[in-house]
Amino acid sequence: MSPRRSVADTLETRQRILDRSLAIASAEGLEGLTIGRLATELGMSKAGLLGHFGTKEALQLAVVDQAAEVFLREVPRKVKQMPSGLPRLIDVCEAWVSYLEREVLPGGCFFTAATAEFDGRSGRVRDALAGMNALWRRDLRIHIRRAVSDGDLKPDTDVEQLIYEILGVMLALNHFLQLEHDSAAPRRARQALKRLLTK
Amino acid sequence: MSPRRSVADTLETRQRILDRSLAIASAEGLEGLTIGRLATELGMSKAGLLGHFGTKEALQLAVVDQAAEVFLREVPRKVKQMPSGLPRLIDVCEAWVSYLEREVLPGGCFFTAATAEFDGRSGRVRDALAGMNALWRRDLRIHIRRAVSDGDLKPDTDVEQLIYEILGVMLALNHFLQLEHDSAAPRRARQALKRLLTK
DNA sequence: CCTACCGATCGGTAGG
DNA sequence: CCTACCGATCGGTAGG
Repeated sequence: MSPRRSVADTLETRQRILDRSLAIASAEGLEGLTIGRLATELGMSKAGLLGHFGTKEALQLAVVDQAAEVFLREVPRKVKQMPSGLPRLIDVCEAWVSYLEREVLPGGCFFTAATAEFDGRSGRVRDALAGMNALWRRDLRIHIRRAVSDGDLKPDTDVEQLIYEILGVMLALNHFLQLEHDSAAPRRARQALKRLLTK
Repeated sequence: MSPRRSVADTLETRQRILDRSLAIASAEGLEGLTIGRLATELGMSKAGLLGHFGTKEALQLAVVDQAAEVFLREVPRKVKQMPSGLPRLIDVCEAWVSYLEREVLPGGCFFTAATAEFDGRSGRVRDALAGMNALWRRDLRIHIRRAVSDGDLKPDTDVEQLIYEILGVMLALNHFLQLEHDSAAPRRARQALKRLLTK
């Protein structure tokens, strides 16, 4: 008789599903990710695939986690782990621009696309996306506050305003890259950031 | 025998379809707009509805036009038609912020949502969205150039950079309003614009 | 503008 | 992990 799949095999299959799901979802949206299509592309049955997650919503939530994992690997964990503060913030923003510029995921930033897709809905997927956004802003907030107390940003810096403007630069970068394929956009992003992050 | 519907009635029905379509599409996306759902909400048959447009893609293109019509009515045509230049640019940006702040459409800016949804695809809907974006940037470009030649913006102003940054402010505004329901976002947008549009 | 219908695909389940 | 199936819905058409 054929042996059961090992736990390692099961996890590997699950990871294969997630990797492909993230690629599809970042290019065509979390709803464009359908069970049937995903199963066909992976060469497995819908039932076999769904067995790993249970429902489509559970799959979507797992994809959100996977997207966060990729972003964290490519941006904050990629920069030198120097103490929080302005140099770290500058490095993080540069890694962020580079992440979008290199098109690590087809279709650009998964979170930008998924947030725009789900922000008008309710439910666990929307809440998960909002939570990830909040966590990331928290990171930025910590760096900015440190930069201010270090004297590297003006003492009257409006922290939330700066977070708002940094996010605007990144949203515009994603927009110009994805819709216009504008190769000048990363330069524009870097210039805008330079002005924002200079005392 | 019952009389044929008049041309005026037909146009009125078409407009009813478009108004409802735009509301659905801006809240849930241009793909979330399905013929069956739209027909149910409007109390008509799918066939009767499709007769006005022919295909779903043609309906989507008509919705893009309708969204442009609403945006043009609410933003550039709403401000005093003073000569192009910095005062006009400031008025236009304020009308733009106000348009998003008042949530004229459920789900915020139709173009932001639709662009994020279609930027990874190909076809006529994507092209129409890209065209509308380009037309609007052209408007902004004209105002900025005039402001520079009027001496109201610095002579070394990087026009495309400024367009990039204004768009970033608006994308961030839509993001914070829709995902976070952050009532401070319009104030942040106005502050960012004030800095961008001061010599 | 309608009824009646088409094949395809959706998410999901039963049972193994 | 599979086959075989479910009801619902998709965009669209025939015919009136």
